[in-house]
Amino acid sequence: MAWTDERVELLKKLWGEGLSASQIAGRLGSVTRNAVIGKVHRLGLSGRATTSRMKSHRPRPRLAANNKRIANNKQRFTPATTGNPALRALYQVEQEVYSPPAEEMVIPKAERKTIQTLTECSCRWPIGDPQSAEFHFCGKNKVPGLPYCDFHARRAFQPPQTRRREREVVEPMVGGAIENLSRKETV
DNA sequence: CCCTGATTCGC
DNA sequence: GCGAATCAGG
Repeated sequence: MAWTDERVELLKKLWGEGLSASQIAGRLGSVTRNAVIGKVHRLGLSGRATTSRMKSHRPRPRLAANNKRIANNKQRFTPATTGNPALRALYQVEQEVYSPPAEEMVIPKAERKTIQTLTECSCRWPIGDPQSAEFHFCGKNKVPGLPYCDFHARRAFQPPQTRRREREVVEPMVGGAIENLSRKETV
């Protein structure tokens, strides 16, 4: 809601009477106390005579706060990598450039597993933004010995997309189960 | 923890 | 200009 003349007048009046920003926000409605405080400052009303025992002025947060927010946004909005970096380190023999995933598999809502509903045999392939309520795991049956279902195991452990000839170089990874996987065609 | 106002800065 | 997020304090 906009700051109409009436609302501004009421704000001035109440502020002059010594009501707190949140109290004023409550009376005005449709605004937060932050909005009230911001408006008060823009109107140049800050520093009331009453209740003027404010302590020393804070230095200046400025950069720290901003950087923090930027970091948060980055974490929140940059596409999460698929696959588990920690596992990658475990299973890979040689460092490989992490290739961007194809499409995310769509798991029917009913089949989705949250961290709470994961069972021993559930594929732990993460799907979606961990920050989101929609975040879930694949939940299909795991390949024995692996944390993923067949499909996602191939996805997770596939060799670099950069084709290495036609040779069938089978690099032992971890555990016998993986050898079977890597021998098959990559996804 | 509740509250207070003050400040910064993306929108 | 607006106000959420954040800060600093009571």
